[in-house]
Amino acid sequence: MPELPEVETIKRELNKDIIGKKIVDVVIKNPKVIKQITPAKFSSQIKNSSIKQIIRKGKILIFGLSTGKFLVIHLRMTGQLVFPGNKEKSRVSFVFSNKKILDFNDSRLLGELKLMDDWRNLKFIKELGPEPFEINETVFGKMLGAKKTKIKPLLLDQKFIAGIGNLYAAEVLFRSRVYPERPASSLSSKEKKLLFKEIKDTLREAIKCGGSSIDQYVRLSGKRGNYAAHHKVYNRKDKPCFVCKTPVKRMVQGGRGTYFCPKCQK
DNA sequence: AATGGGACCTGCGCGC
DNA sequence: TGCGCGCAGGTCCCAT
Repeated sequence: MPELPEVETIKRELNKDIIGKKIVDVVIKNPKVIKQITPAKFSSQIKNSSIKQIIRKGKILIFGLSTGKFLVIHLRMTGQLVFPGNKEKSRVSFVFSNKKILDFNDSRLLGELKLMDDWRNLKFIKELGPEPFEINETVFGKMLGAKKTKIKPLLLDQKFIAGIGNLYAAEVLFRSRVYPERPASSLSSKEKKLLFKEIKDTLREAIKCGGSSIDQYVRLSGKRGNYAAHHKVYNRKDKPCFVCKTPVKRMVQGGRGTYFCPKCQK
């Protein structure tokens, strides 16, 4: 579900709502989502700590706790953080001293909660590529130039660049007019430059809208994000391209659906 | 090195 | 109404 804009939205809302708050209880309704530590230890080591800071790395959220430990949250496909929660769909509930509850919901149970001494030790995080906002177009161009792989799966590769997922990869390629099967190294310098710009613009616009709510994703408040109204191709199979009216197509690349305009994207 | 397929999971919408 | 299938904002692992 959530890509950089969605996780960033949640991070900003958490920053407003739960910094300094004390967790007095951790209720685990489905232990499957707790990784690398027993559920009992997970609860007991979080209980009675307060939240000092919220960090985002790519699509991962990290809560810095007053004990010095870190709660690492990967929402994967259907993870939600909702505050205050409603318990119903909750897999794990964090109960605060004022009785309000932060719920981790996750219908597909693919999400992960970890408690770590240092989040920097996580293999996935160590291997994470740079975020689009951390590099410039020259660096991005050089990164692409070295890769013969298809551009769309490459954008999904978190080791290559962090934060882009299936939805935004399709959107940025449409906006750059680049066909998703093109080898990365085949992009002209003009195309690389445009792609880099569209990645940053798209992510920024999506953050401004509070992310894209297609199915499961909601903001911390439970409200939907509004960016789906701006999607150009994602989830628009057979609908007319906003530029040329040609029906948007869907194909499969690396097992993932890819939406594109067969006329606009070369 | 680059692909493809399957696995992890649940739940929705669709066509029959 | 009921059932089976395809599909899902992610990532890992294995085979070719």
